[in-house]
Amino acid sequence: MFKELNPLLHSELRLAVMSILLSVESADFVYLREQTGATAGNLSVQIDKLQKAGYITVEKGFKGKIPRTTCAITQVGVSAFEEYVAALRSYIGGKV
Amino acid sequence: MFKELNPLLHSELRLAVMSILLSVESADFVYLREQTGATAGNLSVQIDKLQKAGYITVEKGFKGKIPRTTCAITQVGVSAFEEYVAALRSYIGGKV
DNA sequence: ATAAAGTAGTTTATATTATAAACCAAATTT
DNA sequence: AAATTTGGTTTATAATATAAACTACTTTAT
Repeated sequence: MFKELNPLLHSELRLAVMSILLSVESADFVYLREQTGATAGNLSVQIDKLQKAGYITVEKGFKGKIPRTTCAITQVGVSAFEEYVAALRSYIGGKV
Repeated sequence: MFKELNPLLHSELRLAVMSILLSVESADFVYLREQTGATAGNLSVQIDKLQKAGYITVEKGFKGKIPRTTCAITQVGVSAFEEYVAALRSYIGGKV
């Protein structure tokens, strides 16, 4: 009756990060923090989880002298997101 | 950019309960447990939270000699669900 | 009649998750 | 050179989810 909701994606902040990354090719830490309104600490933790799951890639480099972390979604991440949306449909499909 | 996801509804089991109650007028505890596959303990806790939020009504009575708990969604619950779905759209676009 | 098993739940303890506060290192400003 | 800002990470705590253990009663089997 109900499909399982991937717990890694069923999180407001991680879902927001994935949503952004789906539409922008790549985004850096500061951009993600600004767009989501999350604290840096929380964002850091959630990015780490998404990376460990293979849903995003995380590159750490420098923009001049300033550190810069750049994230991008992977194909695995895109698929997981699509499956999550399909699962959501079993809860809210047809309604509203 | 992203709407806030009502944390009371952003829970797999509570969302499943609300989804069922949206479509059935009323449902008893056992039916909800069977349809969701949840343990009785977990379901008991989540029903309590939904009731305290005013999203569902919970009536305790007897069917013959056997206790029976019947749940139904309230108008407040319907509205909250609709808002939750609208908020979800800000994360997943027109995909649902 | 009584023991065993089943039904319908609640309470409680524990594992997991989310979040923010505190922190670190380097760069910039005053 | 002290204070502030930037870009984060680590850690402590609060919140949440979940299952195990329990209560109370009913039904079934002996």
